[in-house]
Amino acid sequence: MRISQLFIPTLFEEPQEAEAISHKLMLRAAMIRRLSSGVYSYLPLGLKVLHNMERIIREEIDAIGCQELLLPAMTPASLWQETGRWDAYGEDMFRLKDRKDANFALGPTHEEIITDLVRREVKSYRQLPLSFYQIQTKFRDEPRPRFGTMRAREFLMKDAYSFHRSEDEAIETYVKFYQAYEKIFTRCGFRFRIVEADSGLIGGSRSHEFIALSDIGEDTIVECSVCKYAANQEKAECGRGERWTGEMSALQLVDTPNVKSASDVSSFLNVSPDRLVKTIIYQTESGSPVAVLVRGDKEINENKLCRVLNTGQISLADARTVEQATNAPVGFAGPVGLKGIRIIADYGINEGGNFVIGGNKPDSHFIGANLDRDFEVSEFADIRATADGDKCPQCGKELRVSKGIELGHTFNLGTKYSKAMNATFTDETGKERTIIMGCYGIGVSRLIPAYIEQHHDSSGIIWEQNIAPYQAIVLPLNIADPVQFGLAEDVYYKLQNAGLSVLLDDRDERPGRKFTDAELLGIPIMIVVGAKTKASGNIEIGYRRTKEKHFEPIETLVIKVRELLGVI
RNA sequence: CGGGGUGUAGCGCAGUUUGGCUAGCGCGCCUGCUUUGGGAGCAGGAGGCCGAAGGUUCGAAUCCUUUCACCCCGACCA
Repeated sequence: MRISQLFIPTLFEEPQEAEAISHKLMLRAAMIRRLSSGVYSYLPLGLKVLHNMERIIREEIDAIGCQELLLPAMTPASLWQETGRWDAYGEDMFRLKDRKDANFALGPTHEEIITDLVRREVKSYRQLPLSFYQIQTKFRDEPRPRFGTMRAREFLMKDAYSFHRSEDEAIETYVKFYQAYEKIFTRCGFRFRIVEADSGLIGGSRSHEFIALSDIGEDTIVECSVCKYAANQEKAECGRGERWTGEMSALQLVDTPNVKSASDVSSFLNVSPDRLVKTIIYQTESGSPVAVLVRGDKEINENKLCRVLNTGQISLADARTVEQATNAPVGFAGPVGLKGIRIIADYGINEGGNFVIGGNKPDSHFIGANLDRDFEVSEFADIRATADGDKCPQCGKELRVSKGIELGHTFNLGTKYSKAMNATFTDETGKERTIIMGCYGIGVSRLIPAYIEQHHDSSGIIWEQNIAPYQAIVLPLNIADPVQFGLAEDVYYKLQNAGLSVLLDDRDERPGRKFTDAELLGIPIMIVVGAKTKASGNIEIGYRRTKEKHFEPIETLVIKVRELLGVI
């Protein structure tokens, strides 16, 4: 393609609307433009990359026998009401009414829609298993759209759903998707990790997230430095340590006027935060408050706490509940003498002693508090947010925490939707049974910014050859020189005939601009045809990733380019 | 939802505190000539309801009120 025929309005200056590097580069490289917050148009170059990623996804998902279809984006409320999500989704759901005042939603996801389709068509075990996918625009009114197409309100998602007769069969398919996802993200060039994910109350035996490592990521993952354990922090367990056996000092009540937070107490009493115990009162769904103990240097993981409490929702207790439960204002709760309330302690409490702890009295804390001697707990549980240095639950070695971007999520749904929507089949014995489901998502439009976060330098984007908008770009530095331009065209046609996607920068621009644009766009191979080329007879081949240059006679040019691209 | 910030030419910004005559700068854009290995030079030119509405004033980008949009941080750990 000749650049003069293409719409590639690159930006020289930093766009003011963007903060994240990927967002800036996508705007500067003329891949996207914003229409509204979290709503973007794709320009030709951005769409090329999107299509390339879709192509890889289709190839791998087709290969495991999953069939593509396209479901509607506009969906009637009645389906959502069947599963209760019409209410549960809340403000994240874009809603609209038709002329007859009937309610619709712009689909934020499609479990209900696909389940409805399948329950109408599938009656017999002979029709199962089945799996379907689509690449569809989803709509979610995110509370805070972020970083361009990273977290948008209108975005492209590949979602797949599978339908099974048995749990074993569901797991077989789950493994296929898991492996297909590994292939997809590897082919796209991601540095990623696969982590165990929280399956929440939805149940099901397993759930994994595919996370691209990146500091701007909104997900936190925990990995073992030695073994293969890896999990989302929401789910990550902590290994346990030994019971503390140090010498106990005397329990003493000290004045701590208006000193409430862990960090304030720590600096006021001059003790390190790990010597503190925070006592936090939670309100559960059932209404009875619970006291939760965690060391001052740790945070509570509410997802894990919910699982221990076997509830879907907890919230911090309000000031009045705290006072009723502890006889002290917020900030001074402690387990010493605490009665009539369930006390759940993190295992970390068992591994320390001589704690500083709330006094259950205004403006006071205990020091030298020890388990069993001074206070008791109802039970121990793993409820803290796993942090750097915590022990691996599998091998006991050190865990490390890092940030990442969720690229994909696989989920064993069980019968959550099929049961609510009465999607059943008749088995071999004539008995009616509920279909078992799985679902598997990839945030297609998020893949691009996630990739760029991992693959860029100070000049711009660095594309992997199989997702690059074009594989090579030919730069005739002076189009007014017919010999030079003719040579550039020769090279251009040669590469095209070899089956490569090639750009020819035939614009009447200065060489400097052509270089900067080519590097900004991130085209893997940059072929320069200028005065030097004419003089030496060799063609200059630049490799974007390393910026190294090769000089090659035109006869062997194609071979060299293929070699550099790794497509020999 | 809470907090902070920003809206002035296609893009990036100054001007707003202390109201003043025709609203500036750089890049980009258009025309012509020269130039061509890292965003060229000269000459000429186009482009703005200063986010929107209302108000104060002889006079508003600037002051007041309302409103909209966008960006960032946070969303309760006692």
